[in-house]
Amino acid sequence: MDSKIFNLKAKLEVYKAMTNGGNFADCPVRDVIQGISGKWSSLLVMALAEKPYRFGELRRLVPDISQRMLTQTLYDLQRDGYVHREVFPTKPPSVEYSLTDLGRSMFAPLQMLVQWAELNHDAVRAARAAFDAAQA
Amino acid sequence: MDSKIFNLKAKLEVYKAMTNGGNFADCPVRDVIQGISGKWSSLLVMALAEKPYRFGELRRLVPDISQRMLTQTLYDLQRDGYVHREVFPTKPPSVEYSLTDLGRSMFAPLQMLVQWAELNHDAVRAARAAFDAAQA
DNA sequence: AAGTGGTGGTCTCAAAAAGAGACCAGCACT
DNA sequence: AGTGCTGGTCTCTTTTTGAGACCACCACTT
Repeated sequence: MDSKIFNLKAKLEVYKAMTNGGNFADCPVRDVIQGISGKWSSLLVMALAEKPYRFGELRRLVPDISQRMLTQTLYDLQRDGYVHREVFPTKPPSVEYSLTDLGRSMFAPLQMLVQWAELNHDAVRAARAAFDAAQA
Repeated sequence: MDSKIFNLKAKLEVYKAMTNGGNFADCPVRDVIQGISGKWSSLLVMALAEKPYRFGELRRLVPDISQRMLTQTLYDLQRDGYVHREVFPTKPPSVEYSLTDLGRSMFAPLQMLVQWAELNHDAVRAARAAFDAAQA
């Protein structure tokens, strides 16, 4: 493990950036992270990274999202510049959502996290089970 | 841009993993991601990546977290195996929180996201401002 | 002609999560 | 005897989320 190098790098670059010089409360990094750390945000970004989807397609793709949260999460993602919304004058009008360049560039590091999750979900589940067993 | 290669890779590895074969609802990756996508989780992990902290130190470090949410978020992070909690028999007893190996390994990809946020928060804020201006 | 279904939403109301702040025991120091 | 620090829990209020009804419009079926 190169944890020494890792920690040094973390301290010098990341910590300094996120603390905003000792101020955790109004930190721009926090502002950005919170925009994508919602319950559905990352999931929708991951879906749209594959290809553009229409509203109803997304709803069917993610069966346990409420229509209300789908609307709102897409709205928020659009507002932050990750998602582009385009209405086609078909009948009935269809609405297509796609990732912007900013969204695609954000998906790159997000993908790292997803890959980590893919590799380590067994460890997480094991930790969870062990913890629950110890509590009982 | 190598967006073609990027998308292919995304489709083959990430999308397949997260869809769990077409099923977005019970996907282990989602389970893991949701555990770290809470409002305070990533922030606390980032803080603890720098060095271990005691409860009160974390509270002062993140002034706008309520004591209740600090307790609960640390509990959840401990349950998922990211954080180690150790009580020292001082008077009064002090409690130290630190990242486990799993927590440190998760911080690596999280750091990528933080670095992206650091580089792109201007773009996000600009998009937000433009969107709000267009709505008005 | 009257139903049926698909489009992308909004509106209302209930449930869950988060925030605010009081309270607690134990010990050190004054 | 009072004050402060430790790491919390408990209760109450506010915010966020979820569940589901409802909407207009049009195509297609019956």
